[in-house]
Amino acid sequence: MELTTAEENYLKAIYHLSEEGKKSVSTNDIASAIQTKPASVSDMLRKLGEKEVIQYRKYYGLQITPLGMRLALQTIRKHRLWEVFLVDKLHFAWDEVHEVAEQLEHIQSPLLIERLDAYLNYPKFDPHGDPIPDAFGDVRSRPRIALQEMGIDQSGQIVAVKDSSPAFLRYLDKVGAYIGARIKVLDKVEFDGSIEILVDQKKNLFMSKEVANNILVLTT
Amino acid sequence: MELTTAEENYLKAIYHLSEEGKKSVSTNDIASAIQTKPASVSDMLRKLGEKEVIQYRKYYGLQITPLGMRLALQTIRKHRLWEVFLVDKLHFAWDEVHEVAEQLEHIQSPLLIERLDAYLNYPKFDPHGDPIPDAFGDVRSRPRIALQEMGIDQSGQIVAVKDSSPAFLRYLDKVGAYIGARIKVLDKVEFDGSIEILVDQKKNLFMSKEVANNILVLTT
DNA sequence: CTTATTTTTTAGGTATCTCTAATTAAATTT
DNA sequence: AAATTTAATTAGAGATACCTAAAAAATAAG
Repeated sequence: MELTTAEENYLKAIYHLSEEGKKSVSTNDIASAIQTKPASVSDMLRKLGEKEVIQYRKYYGLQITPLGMRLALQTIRKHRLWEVFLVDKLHFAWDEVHEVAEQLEHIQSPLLIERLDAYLNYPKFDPHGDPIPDAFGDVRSRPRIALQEMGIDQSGQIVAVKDSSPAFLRYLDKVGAYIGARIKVLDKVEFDGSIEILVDQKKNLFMSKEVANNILVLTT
Repeated sequence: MELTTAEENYLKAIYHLSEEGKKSVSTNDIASAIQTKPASVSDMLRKLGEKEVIQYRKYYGLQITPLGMRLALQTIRKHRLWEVFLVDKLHFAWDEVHEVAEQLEHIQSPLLIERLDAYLNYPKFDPHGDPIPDAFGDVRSRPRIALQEMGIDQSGQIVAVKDSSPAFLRYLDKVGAYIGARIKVLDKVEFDGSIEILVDQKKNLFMSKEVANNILVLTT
């Protein structure tokens, strides 16, 4: 079973939406996630249904099948491995990798991915802290919460970001909130939800609730 | 000016055919080089003509324009850099790289190619000994002749192969004729054109004229 | 130098993936 | 519950890239 580049992109979007959003994924959601029109999505859903990577009943909803899940995770695996390559080996900044990885993920060659994985030393997380599925599609995700949800005096380690847009990532670079940083919540302002944290036991950082909501932490 | 993947493939084929074949490139030549039908080629030639990467007069012939040359060399540069990456870093055998490089060459990202080039230490030749054009499309090609054309007692160094098919490359691996090997012609049999050479001053090797014709040598 | 052959191009059709506009189904309001 | 709004789908059409079959041009043969 082989998917086209377009089909892979749709399936990946569906996977991501059903992971985050919980309840069923709507045609409109997919359209805006993938920057296309709902009419195109309907068309593609029918095709993905025929290929049995999703279960689809029109006007009703959809669900990824185990086959679809496997294929989506394969694409995500490739995407994240390439991101590691770009950052670790080619010294891309973490806000520059997405577009290129978006192209590289569609290269078809199981051998290439095996070799790349080995070459990168079997990384478990990508530069944004997202877990890399293994060759069988298994993901070891760490239990993590938004920084925003931590209480005062709680400690932890930044392990990932929710938003991977260049604007957000560059902001984090600027203020020094990198993945792996050990943090502690010093204060939370009730009025606006903003938060003050201590980074690596030496630097104080204030951030808005919008920012704190997009930083994921492994509490200790 | 941007080319689609298909357009890049046609242009690359045209470039290679006009380099080797000397005289004008025919529709049928392109069709068989690219594994497609002449009718499809005609179609594409019209489009490439409109995009001004070739000069095209129907029923008459075509010629690559300076623009087309630049774009073709860019694609070839990418292809060969990826081949170096696959062999040097991911330990692909030199007969396994072509298919994958054929996909990777179409990734669009000038930054990626710059970084890859630097990461590979600005290689000047690919694993088959073919020169890698620089960022401006300049190629430093070495004057080289087919092993078949050398005279008895002439010495040289294997620098490239004409045929890059896995079957041929695996044969070369088997007999130990690698790129960089220093060789000397010991004997040439007039009857069948076969040739006997000395490799690295220690190994005698017999080969048919078909093989000797596909090995390129820099004479010393 | 006219006929036959080969080469090349055009015409018409298929598949993929996209769009806009129109229609249909589902969800909300009143 | 009927009317309205929103969401989703179908209809029809465009772009790319391919195909087969038919026509046209160029080349080769008698």
